[in-house]
Amino acid sequence: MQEKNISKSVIRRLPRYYRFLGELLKEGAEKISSRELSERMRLTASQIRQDLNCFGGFGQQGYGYNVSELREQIGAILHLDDARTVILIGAGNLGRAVAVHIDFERYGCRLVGIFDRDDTLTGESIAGMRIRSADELRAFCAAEHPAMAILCIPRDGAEDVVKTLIGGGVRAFWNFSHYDIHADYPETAVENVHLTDSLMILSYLMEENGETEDDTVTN
Amino acid sequence: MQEKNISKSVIRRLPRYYRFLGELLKEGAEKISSRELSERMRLTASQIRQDLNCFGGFGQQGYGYNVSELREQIGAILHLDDARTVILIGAGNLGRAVAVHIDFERYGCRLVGIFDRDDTLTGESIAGMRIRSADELRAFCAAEHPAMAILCIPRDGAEDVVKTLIGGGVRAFWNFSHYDIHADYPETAVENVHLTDSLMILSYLMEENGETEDDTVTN
DNA sequence: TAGATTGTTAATCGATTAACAATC
DNA sequence: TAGATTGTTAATCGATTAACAATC
Repeated sequence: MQEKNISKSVIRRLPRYYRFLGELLKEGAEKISSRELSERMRLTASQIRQDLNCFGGFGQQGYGYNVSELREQIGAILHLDDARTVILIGAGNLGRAVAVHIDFERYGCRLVGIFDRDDTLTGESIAGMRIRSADELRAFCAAEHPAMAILCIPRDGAEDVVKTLIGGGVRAFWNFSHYDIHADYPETAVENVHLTDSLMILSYLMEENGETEDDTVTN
Repeated sequence: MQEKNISKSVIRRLPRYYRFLGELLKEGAEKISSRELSERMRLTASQIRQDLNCFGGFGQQGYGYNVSELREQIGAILHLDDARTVILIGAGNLGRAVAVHIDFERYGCRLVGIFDRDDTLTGESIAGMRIRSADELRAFCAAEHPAMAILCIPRDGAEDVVKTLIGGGVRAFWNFSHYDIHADYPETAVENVHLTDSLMILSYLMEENGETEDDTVTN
């Protein structure tokens, strides 16, 4: 389906389109023009038309875009209808929250295994799935061929785990660890979610934004 | 300290510099050149020098950069030495994980309150802090003037909560909800952390990366 | 048909990279 | 001093915006 090579900037906006179209659908909207959508999303109509046209003509001149159809198209581009197998590495606070909080099915994923190196957790259950020992990881990969791994582990263990998993055929990492997975393996897809980086950016922004204002002193 | 207006792209890279410099420091490195750092971080030496020079000359010609000093400077730019008061809204899985998992002190923040609209949780404790009823929120803001709020709540409640909090003087949002906080309030800093957007991007990338490869069929 | 809105090309803007003079 | 590496200007590249012809 995809044409030529789409820029990363465009890809990064697709989920947001998908989200807004979902909201419009809920509200019962049948069609939307690039101008209307641009006002909602706070970007230019030009950009929307450019972005969507990377993948083909989803709109109709004089009419706009069919909300439901466009949403489905974007969903297909994002492969949200697949059923990739996913494993979670690390059953600490963050790992648990991700396992319970994320509705994987909606994003083309299926959680099939949870691992932790702390063996006192082995056998415990999260989201109805028992935690396995990290020792089982290699055998599990050989047997089940999980496509994606979610890393919710400390920085130190991450490098080795990544090596093991790539050896085991994992080709995508959703990485919450502080270790930056290098693109050493060109066939491997990586999304780094560095929560603390995000917090630091906010820390910067909140101090810089206020600088024109005479901040009322709280006393 | 800051000069002119720094581009968003530069700001977004600062936490990563900070992180890598921390690692170098741990390894005992005293100095680093832009070239060495560029190899580690997988970006160009030019970009590093450009980025750092937005804030002044931290380096020394013929020598490089002092690791410890540079790290501290970036920390200062990011205001990591402040002690802003932070409240958490939403004590579900994600809220709990954030409260427990993030070491706020390291990022210039101090968690001072946790709120949830589910009153059956009121009184329960997370990270040694009791959960308060959402009804107390307005009064708490008036009394304590929290500077930042972390939103770990469903999309539906988010808009109202944001209004209340801005009314209560909150000027920064770390937003994990699916609601996009609009920049309606120019003085308000926002970092949206849309985890599912990130998962969708990964979903796209993993399918597009492999397209040159004859994927072995698992049977 | 006339009006609206897309698809697409061209113009602008901003960010990254390259180059080199300044200087430790 | 000679070598190394920064700070900074200029060149390139890519992404965004504007404009408009195509067309529903």
